[in-house]
Amino acid sequence: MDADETGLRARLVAAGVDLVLREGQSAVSLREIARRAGVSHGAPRRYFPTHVDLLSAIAREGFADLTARVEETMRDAGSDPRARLTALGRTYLDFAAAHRGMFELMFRHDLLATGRLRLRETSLPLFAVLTDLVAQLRRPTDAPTPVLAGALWANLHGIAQLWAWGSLPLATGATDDGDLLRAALDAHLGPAPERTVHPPQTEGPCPCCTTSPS
Amino acid sequence: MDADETGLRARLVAAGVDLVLREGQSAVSLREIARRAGVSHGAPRRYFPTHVDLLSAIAREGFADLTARVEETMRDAGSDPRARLTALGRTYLDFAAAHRGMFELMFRHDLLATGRLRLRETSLPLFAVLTDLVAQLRRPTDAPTPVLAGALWANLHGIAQLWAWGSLPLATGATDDGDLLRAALDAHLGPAPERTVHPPQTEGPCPCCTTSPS
DNA sequence: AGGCAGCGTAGACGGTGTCTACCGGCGGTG
DNA sequence: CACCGCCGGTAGACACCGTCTACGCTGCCT
Repeated sequence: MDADETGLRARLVAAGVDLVLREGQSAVSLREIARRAGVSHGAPRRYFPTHVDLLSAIAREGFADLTARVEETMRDAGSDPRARLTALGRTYLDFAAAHRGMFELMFRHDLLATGRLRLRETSLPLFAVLTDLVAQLRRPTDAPTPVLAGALWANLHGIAQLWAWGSLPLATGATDDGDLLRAALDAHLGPAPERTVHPPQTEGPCPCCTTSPS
Repeated sequence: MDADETGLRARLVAAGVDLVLREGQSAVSLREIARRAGVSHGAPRRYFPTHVDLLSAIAREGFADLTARVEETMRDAGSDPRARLTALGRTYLDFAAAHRGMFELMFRHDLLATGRLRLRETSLPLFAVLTDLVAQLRRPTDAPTPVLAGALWANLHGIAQLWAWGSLPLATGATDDGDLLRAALDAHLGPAPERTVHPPQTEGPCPCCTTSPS
């Protein structure tokens, strides 16, 4: 009756999510996940024929988590598309920085290559949110919306990765990724209207550390 | 002088480079490299105390290769900074697409974290080339040069990764990364002079475009 | 009651990174 | 010349990994 009592499949994924969040990508071995889930090392095979299948399931959970955070951010953000887009970018960067291991896992090319991530169902909805906002802000001389949105996403993604990995701080000497986020948005969508002085997102304790997937 | 006759250390790195280029990241195991170099599995330890050290040396070779390609591109490109920057971006994207395994290795965060990549010596020169061009093209209202260059690099990097990984083609429906590259450069540096011919947006008429000369 | 299918256990196999003992030349020194 | 130590590579052991296979247990259905 407890959440722990649900099927082994869900328990394995939950253990994997917990592991990758806490220990990073290298810790997510099949046997360690099985150990944490309290089963023998052969048990996962019943549900995930291969290690990659289990990793893909974990990564999908990561996409779901990120999507949920973005949607929550979208609820709290106002109605101004530009402010909403800024909030979206902030959420993306924060997610990558706070959950490096998961972020890395989500974009492992060997996982993406197998198609088991089902990107159409996981990351496309997220991209649709961004595309929608971009469409509202697009100026006539800009590139077509899909290209503009794609380029902006790539910019966000690149900042997230290069910053979290430490390359951008080293190269630019910056100490805050906010400058880069602002620069990216200004570049792709034109300078922000001056009126909104978005305060630094006041962060309470990170609510993510209590992961209890339903 | 002969490459094959030099020390084992260089042979190991060469074998690793060859392996990661040909078979991808997962093939670059210590033992396989030793096998290809014709030595026992314990031999590498003499020069690389740890697997990560050897991988870092291989990745450094990748940075050197990329840098060399960029410099060659810079020699062949004309004197127009914008054209040179476009060529740089093209080289970056082509490198990532052609050498996915190496590109992935070069930006593995567990390698970057150890500091053994010596980014200061490997990737900073590359970034300096970009920064230099950006400085020439920067408009007064743009972000400071380091931030602008960093944001542009991140954009390039994101396009390279998300495109080569297949996410961007899926999300945008595009079949050519050139559109994204152009969009990124236009966004960060303003529209390219006189060569800006964007195909009209598919949806809806755009009255302001009716006056443009053919 | 008997059979059976679903689930998890347990062991084996080959592969991996790391550690350690060993060993064959080689040069320097008595 | 004999010796010794060091350098560079070998080879085996260890623990861990992913995968495969044979084996039990348990509970449901006929």
